[in-house]
Amino acid sequence: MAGRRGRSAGPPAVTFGRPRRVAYGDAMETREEAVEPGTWRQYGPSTLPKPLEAALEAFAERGYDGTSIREVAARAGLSVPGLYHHYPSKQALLVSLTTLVMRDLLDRSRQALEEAGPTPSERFDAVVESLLRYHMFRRNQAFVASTEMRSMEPDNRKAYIALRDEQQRMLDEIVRDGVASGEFGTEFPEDASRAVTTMCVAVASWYRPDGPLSPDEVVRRYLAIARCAVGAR
Amino acid sequence: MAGRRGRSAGPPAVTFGRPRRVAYGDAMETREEAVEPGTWRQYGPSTLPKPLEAALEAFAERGYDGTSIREVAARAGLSVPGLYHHYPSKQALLVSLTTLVMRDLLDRSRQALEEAGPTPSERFDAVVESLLRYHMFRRNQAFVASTEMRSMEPDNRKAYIALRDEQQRMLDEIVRDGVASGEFGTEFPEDASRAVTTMCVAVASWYRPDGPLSPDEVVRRYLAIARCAVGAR
DNA sequence: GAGGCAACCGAGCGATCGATCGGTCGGGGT
DNA sequence: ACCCCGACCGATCGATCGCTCGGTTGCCTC
Repeated sequence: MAGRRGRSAGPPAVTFGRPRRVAYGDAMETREEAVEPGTWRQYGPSTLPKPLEAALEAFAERGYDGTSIREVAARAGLSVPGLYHHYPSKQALLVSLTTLVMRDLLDRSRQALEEAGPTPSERFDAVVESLLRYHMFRRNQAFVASTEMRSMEPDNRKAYIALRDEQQRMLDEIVRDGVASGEFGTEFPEDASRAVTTMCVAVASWYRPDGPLSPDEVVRRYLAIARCAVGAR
Repeated sequence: MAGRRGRSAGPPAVTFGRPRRVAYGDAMETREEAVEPGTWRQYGPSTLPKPLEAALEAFAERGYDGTSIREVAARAGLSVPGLYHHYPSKQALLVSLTTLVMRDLLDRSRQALEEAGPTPSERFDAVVESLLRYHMFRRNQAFVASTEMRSMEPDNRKAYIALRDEQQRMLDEIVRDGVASGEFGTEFPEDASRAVTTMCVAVASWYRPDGPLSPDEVVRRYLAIARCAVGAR
């Protein structure tokens, strides 16, 4: 496997919102617009560049290794070299996609926290609701990001795991505070916290927009279950 | 030891792409050992036929599509045609593996249920403990089975889902009974039941034998959390 | 001691994989 | 008028994919 590109350090391209650079870490540099206050609950149609949107759908259906670069190109309405013009490798598609996803999730969760009340109970509810909504409204994104970890090259996987752990620690801290303040009664804060995250992440693999439960209803029910899991009163 | 033997009475329950005798695959019809009472908690070294053991490790590391038939053959100490002598296709490896896994899990859960007391609480604890132990002691098996569903051809996937749903319904029924008897207080029995299953299944993706928590300790903690989730009193 | 068959393997099939080469084309800058 | 360059594409590269053909070997039966 060769697969190295690297010529042209020219000015950033604009068309697909993603410049082409030496390595695939480039997803880091261009950041989505900062989420404006009060928007963490709002999910319009996804704003992903077309090639990433195509990759997302394909990866969600057949997985990373089960998807050919030709299929991604076709779905994006491009030729194969046309696709490689924007992304230097197949791996870069995956990395750009998952990085964008995790940053969006983290931004929303942080915003939900900022707008929440001061008590651990309120903060817990905010983060759990944000997690739940993300995994329903961006379920393909969340699903691909969590299942294709093993298809990432070691460095990329490490970077992804760091972001994921940040999200986990956000909840860990709240649960710990809640136990300290007496609001949560669980005997095992760390395990309960992970169990709750797990529960929310799994929503992406069963929730269907045309299913019997509305997003609001799922939030209501899972929030109740999650509160029980940490021993909220 | 190993009971590799000649052809058996009939074709396996699952349809392969092409007619072919299945030698190793006969492990599929009536696996013996889980039949004896009191053994559902016991996990010796896995008794998988060597090619399936090889496929399991490879699939767990790189996924189904990320694994070549050559790699499975090499891990099994066979040539590629040697592997095809026992299994007619790559898909057959996956199907044999997942079928064996789900039957083992279901057998153990049923046995745990048989030996449990009559109350929903006792039955709940038994099934959850069985689920937890399986996902720790057979974590690769459980992980591959749940992850590689999408790599199964439609009919095979349907058969797998049927087995998985049977396991889910086992718990659903217990939770429903517990709510009816007043032992469980959850407002959303079905959702809580799925959340608990989800939690247990996810154990396979973070538990490590050399980690800080022993299997018994994980059972203790997660059982407590699971009871909370269904509102046990 | 001939025949049957399970258990294997070396070599290679056609197809497809990720990635690349050498272009074309059109709008902007000078 | 000239050239640059971003945006694209047809054709094709070597590697690898799942799978098969045509064997050989050694045990078992009759």
